[in-house]
Amino acid sequence: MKGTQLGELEELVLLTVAALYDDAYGIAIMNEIKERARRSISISTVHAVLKRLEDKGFMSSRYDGATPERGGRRKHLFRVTAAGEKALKNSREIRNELWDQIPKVAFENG
Amino acid sequence: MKGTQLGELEELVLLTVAALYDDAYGIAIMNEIKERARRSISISTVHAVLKRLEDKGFMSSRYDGATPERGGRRKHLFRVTAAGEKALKNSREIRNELWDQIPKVAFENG
DNA sequence: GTCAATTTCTACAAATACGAAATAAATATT
DNA sequence: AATATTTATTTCGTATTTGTAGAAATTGAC
Repeated sequence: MKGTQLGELEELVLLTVAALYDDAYGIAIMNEIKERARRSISISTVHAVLKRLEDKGFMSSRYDGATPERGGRRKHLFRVTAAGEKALKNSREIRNELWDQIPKVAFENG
Repeated sequence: MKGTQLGELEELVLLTVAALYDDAYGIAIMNEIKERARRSISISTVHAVLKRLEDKGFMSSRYDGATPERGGRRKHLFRVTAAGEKALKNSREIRNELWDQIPKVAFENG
């Protein structure tokens, strides 16, 4: 793989960051994935993926302490870059084209 | 990953098998991916993924020599099982739901 | 200093990737 | 019938990237 390729979980995380928009940080992302994708992943997994996505240029980030309820470290907030948006749209388009090409019969009883 | 989870390439291959329907075998799949996804993968990679998908129960296979143009070994033909169809549809649905949730502003300049 | 929220570190498992060599089955050529 | 040619799969060895979680460290509010 070239390094511009999105892995399955990377894509899910990137999409979730976009969906959470201005509150996209580790724990919120983990929870959103658990809820939306009915899938449990650990917080360290989320952070590892976040780091990789930023290294690849698909996300940018900043720290923001905004309104901590009661103690706690600053949040590391993420957002999707133009490159990330492009990668996301490309993946979607390719899959959509393939879906359109699938004949109904391809799916009648396995 | 649990083992029921589809990797990014696995999903692409599974989709391609469905799209090719009754002519889904190694080389045809490789070519289709090259054309549709503008992505070059080697034939050994394709066969490795095919094997993994079958082991996971997402595809079934048979051998068929049907109408070889000019000599050549039997093709190993694949098709998507009900479990494979389900996995494919599940991935699509989750992503679609996330896409629907993304606010337009999430994508204005990276 | 204590406590809670969050990130970072470390390590390992699974998936992706390729090139080359070995095999196999079918047809064509002699 | 024996041999060559064609098309395709299978096996093998190895390397890199992606996916995963547990434990440790950091930060900030009190």
